[in-house]
Amino acid sequence: MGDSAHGTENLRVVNLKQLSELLGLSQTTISRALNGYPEVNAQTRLRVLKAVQETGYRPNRAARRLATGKAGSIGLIMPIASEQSADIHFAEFQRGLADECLAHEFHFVIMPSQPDEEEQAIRGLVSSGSVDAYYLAYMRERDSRIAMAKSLPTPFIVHGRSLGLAEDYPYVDVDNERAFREATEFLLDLGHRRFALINGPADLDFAIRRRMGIEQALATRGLTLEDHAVSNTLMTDASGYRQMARILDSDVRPTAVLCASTVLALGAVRAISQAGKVLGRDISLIAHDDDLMLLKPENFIVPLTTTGSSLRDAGRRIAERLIAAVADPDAPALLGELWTADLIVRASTGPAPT
Amino acid sequence: MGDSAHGTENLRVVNLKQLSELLGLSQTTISRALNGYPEVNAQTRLRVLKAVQETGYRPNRAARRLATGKAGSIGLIMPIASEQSADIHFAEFQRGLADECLAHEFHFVIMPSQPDEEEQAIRGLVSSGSVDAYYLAYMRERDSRIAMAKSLPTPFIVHGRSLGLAEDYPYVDVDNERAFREATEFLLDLGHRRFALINGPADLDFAIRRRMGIEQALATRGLTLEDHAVSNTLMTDASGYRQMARILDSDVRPTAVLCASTVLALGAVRAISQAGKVLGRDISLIAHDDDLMLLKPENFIVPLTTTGSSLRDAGRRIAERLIAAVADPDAPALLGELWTADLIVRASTGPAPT
DNA sequence: TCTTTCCCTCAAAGCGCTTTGAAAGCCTTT
DNA sequence: AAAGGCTTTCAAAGCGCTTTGAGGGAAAGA
Repeated sequence: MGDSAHGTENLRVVNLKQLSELLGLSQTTISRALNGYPEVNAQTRLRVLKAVQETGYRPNRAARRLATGKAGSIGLIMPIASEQSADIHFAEFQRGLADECLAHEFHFVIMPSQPDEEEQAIRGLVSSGSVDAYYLAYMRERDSRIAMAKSLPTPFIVHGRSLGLAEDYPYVDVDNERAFREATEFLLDLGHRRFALINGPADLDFAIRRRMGIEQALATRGLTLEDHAVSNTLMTDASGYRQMARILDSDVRPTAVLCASTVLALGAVRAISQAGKVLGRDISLIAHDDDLMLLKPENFIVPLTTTGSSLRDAGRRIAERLIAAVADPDAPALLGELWTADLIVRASTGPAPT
Repeated sequence: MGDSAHGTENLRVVNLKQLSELLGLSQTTISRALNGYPEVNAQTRLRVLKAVQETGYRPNRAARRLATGKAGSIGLIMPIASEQSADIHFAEFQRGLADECLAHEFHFVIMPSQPDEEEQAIRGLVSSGSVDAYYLAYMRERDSRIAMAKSLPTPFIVHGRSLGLAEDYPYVDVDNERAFREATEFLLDLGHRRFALINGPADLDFAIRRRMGIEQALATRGLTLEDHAVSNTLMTDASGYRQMARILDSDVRPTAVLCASTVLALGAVRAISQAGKVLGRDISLIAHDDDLMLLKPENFIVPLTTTGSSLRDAGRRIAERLIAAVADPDAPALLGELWTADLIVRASTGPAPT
């Protein structure tokens, strides 16, 4: 098939022993040379580095893990409810994780899991020593995973929080409550009085907090958010459409709708225009924007007013903290980190129709 | 803090030695009991299983890897061009991978990499023994990664193919050429004569083949696809919008547009309606649909005619083949697998306007 | 010249598992 | 009662690396 264009034409994957024989050096010296220990002659180190280049030698990760206790990887559980599909939010987060991992020569290990087997999956990942640290996401109320994680010796960070539990665990979260409270206040100031919420799955912490935020803002004006004005669904275009259609169909039609994701908003907006209504005039909408490159709120036909916070940045930050915790296990554990989402006003919000 | 609700309250992660001391059995026997060897007394095996339950013991994966040579994981490179973001297509594929991995107790290891360092990244993953097998994607023309992969002893599968190379490597691909040829023929039969293509990145194999498919169909009617009628961009909503706007603006406006993804179509459709044109009447559009749950072609205001093929199924199939190759390295290596995309006619296509 | 010091290199142990080859125990069979 | 055949268990080696503690050689000091 022709020779490779590359210098390295080695079928065999070399190991340290072979390399040491090749160089006439002990395995110790080579290991030291590669790991930057000072007690190696500069000449020798150069020889070693050259040989590594030529042979394509890479330390076996499993062996290194066994010897050092460090795997150079962080773990995550990929939630796999059979009805739900690839989640762009998960992907965007992963992208941030990847950015940071790349910079530190970490990789990440993904363990798919059914929602009801997540604890098992974490245990598996951790006690099998596959990862040095891991992150927990898709938190529910009083989530039992947190207690479990704390009982395990491996560092972890929660993405999000868990209502009903003391916040004595490391986390990175967006202040969803505040974001939706402020968004609601903004709409109240525009004169809106009838609200609806197209929310994520009902059991997830972020969904609960978003609802709470709205309710708090409404309460200050003596208003309430009725159950039938709230829907909990998967974050897909189709769900957004369906829920908005339902809202538009209701007896006392809400004039202001909050939406847990731009993906949901996509369908919601479609329903609105199909009903012949004008977004920002007949009905106002604010969506939470996770800064998905795929779908920018400013590119909607009527640019969307949003509460914005970058999921990718969150991924990056979580990887950063995780990797730091692995590098220095004795470092003082910093705990919660609450990010503020920005309310960005665009054209999808306007005065309440009279 | 309260006691855990769970039976397992072990901070320490136990290992085989501790377990053997606990049970008064040798490590050998326990290992055999757990790995299903026949020469273990049924009673003894029960005792072992019970102890494993209670202690939460999991074999250390690194140690097992070292002893057996199998890591129980498959690897993938996550492309990280700084300008590009989380790719929903990558996520959807991953989801299929996950389904299959879960069934076989595999996990997958993701190594993020800049596009120009992918070969390095693969080498790293493979020669460090982090994975038992891996998959290659985002193939380019005459992609050098294939030769490299073949020179390495680790099983791999290519998702897609690489033009200009003999197809003597294992792959799973959709027949993009045929899909777009047939889609074009369908449009030709509707009377369309001026075509445009909103394509993926120009260097990717699938993008090249899709263009070829169109050109083939056009050639049979003595037509050609001009360079300026083709655009190559990232697969985002915003790109789709921009490109369609450009198309609508051109002197001799095309009446039929093919689109490499429903994500691109999303923006494209917006541009069309914003221009006051009616999809399926003033302009016809066919998009390739990777079966993203996020975005269903049948849910567009004007349901989209598509060429469809499930990315998730591809992921599942690739994991299946990879895992099989790991389980039995001597099995006859089956090579290419070419899937056919289905043309599904909906409302976004109609007779060419006269 | 002999000792001390420093620099460089090495042999060996150990990380936690699987697996080979041997041995112990218990029945059958002769 | 001894020999042979099962079944069940075990000790030890080895996977490829890092790391400890020690040793050899050269330069410096006595």
